[in-house]
Amino acid sequence: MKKAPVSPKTVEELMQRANDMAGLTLGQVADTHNITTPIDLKRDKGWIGQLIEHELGALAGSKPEQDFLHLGIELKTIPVDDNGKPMETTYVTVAPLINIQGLTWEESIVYHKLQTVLWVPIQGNRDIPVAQRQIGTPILWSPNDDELALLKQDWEEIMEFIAIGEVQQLTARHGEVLQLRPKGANSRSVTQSIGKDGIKELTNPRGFYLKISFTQAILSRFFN
DNA sequence: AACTGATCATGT
DNA sequence: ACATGATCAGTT
Repeated sequence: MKKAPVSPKTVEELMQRANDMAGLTLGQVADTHNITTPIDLKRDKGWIGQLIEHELGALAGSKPEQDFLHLGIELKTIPVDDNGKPMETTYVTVAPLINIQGLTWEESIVYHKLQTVLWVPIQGNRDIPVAQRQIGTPILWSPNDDELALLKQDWEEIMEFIAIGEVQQLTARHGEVLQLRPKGANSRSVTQSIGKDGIKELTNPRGFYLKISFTQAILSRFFN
């Protein structure tokens, strides 16, 4: 997918574009960019995110930064069911498993990426052909004090496990709003982590994800 | 039906 | 391998 010619220069311009996109189907947007819409997302899991990035002029790439760095905004598409409820957890970023001594919440990638998020709801019902799925009303969100406290609490608990060499004991069940889950090509992917007695060992790469109940509350906050 | 672990594509 | 974009799909 080629890069969009122009990146929005202001938040207002970005929101204007996002709002103009609301109501259109993924197929309509794809057509304007001469992009072929896949039949399903089994082998194109990031296709929608890439398409919306392109449409909104995000700076594509694999850099660990916000999509609109100059605006301090992260873009996230989120699949919703017929009732507007998120269907999937939301990936935030990979989790650091080594060299984390002294790392604080305020210095974390999670904290920075979630400073401001442009949520773009997309119909995710698998019964609806991808090309016909409709783009919803965009939401520009920043965590409030309560949400920030919950995120910080979960992040610190999870990072503590990692720091004391117990990342292997962590499961998706830890955390109220933020969870740690595998994030790699497959279960054979490995990366270094802190093991027993602080000795490095290999484990599956992990990523931080926002749980559905949390993102559901965010959407409700704007749509109710 | 919800949840958790596994997985797919692409670029660096 | 790692970081981007996420959803799949088996189990509970």
